[in-house]
Amino acid sequence: MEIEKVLLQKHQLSNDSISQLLSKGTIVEVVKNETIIHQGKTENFSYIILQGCAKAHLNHDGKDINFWFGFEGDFLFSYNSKISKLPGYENISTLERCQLWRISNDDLDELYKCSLELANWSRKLTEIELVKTEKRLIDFQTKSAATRYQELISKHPEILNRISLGNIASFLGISQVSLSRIRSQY
Amino acid sequence: MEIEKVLLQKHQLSNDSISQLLSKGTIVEVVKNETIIHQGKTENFSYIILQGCAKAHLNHDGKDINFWFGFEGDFLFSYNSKISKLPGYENISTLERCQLWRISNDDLDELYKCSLELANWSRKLTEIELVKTEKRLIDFQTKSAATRYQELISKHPEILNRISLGNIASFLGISQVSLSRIRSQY
DNA sequence: TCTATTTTTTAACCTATGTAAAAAGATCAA
DNA sequence: TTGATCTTTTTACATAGGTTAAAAAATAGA
Repeated sequence: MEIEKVLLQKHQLSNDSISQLLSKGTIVEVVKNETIIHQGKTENFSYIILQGCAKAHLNHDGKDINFWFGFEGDFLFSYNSKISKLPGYENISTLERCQLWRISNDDLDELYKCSLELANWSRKLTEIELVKTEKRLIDFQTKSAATRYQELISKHPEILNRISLGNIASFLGISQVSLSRIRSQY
Repeated sequence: MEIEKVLLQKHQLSNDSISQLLSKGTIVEVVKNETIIHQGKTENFSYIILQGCAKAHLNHDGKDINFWFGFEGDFLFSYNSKISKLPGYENISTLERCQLWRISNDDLDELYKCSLELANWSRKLTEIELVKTEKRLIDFQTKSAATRYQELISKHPEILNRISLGNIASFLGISQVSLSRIRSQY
């Protein structure tokens, strides 16, 4: 994907603002199964996925829990670390060989401090992400694991080809055995 | 609570920006059990709770599901409706007699369009809310209902005095009978 | 205070999901 | 192709939480 298109796909942005962002960022290549944001560290970079996919995950009682998947065009922030400037609670790791656009959080902050348009652009993207997260939370409160699985693959069928069932089960909040049982019923 | 203090409790804000916000807002009183934001409607106002408490909830298969509680100092937006300008999926209702500070979403948008400081202030508040929501989501993925209940009341013991157990059970994503069972074990 | 209403608990039974271990299938390097 | 490794499914059993109905307790009005 082209970085210029990704930047304005969720909210409009002037050519001038796009240039400002582009001047601060670089493209990096990352191999499969590489952790680019680390639990317990204060992260200095944010990313956009141009090619490949990734997951946000954390360790809980020895289990690896996935709580976010990202694909081409998705933004990849350690929000917690970015906001608090404290160590984040999440890891972000590639699930395929990835091409990423990278920008430092300091540069981002600087741009937001100077550009009204970029500050509002970021505000909008964060609001959209908040609604997505809230909807997923409500799904956990209201729907069975079987329903969550069916809705996930009907909305994002490509997930089945790109992400292992073990990773999907963790994302759905169930064991891999349960997911296998659910799948066997249809 | 004083509205001036609430505005800067989560992120700093100049006196000038506070004045701009205050000039657009008014204080309203709302009786107990009144729904101020309606599922299926496009909402024109956002609120801050000065006194009282409220819940965000929606109807799912005939059940009333709570997914947010707000107390003094909390901000009360229909994010979904505000972002998309489409009908929201949530109701927000008072749980006590409330004193609210109210501002129209159009006025807010106008202020964000003109004020760099206010745009960044809103961005920060949204980021904080996003992290809170993400953490609650991770709790659903990783913790039992009993653990979620214990953590909720140890972090917010006042909830037990102000919100009925039926409402708390719904917020925890379990039936009231299950919550009662959990409570009886300690 | 007394009654009506609402909230909370208890009991009995049912279902979804967890755990552990083994089997089956897929992938990949040599 | 073969063995090594990783992923997925299956089986057997355990447990958390759901449902329904009823009892008990708390609360609000008159």
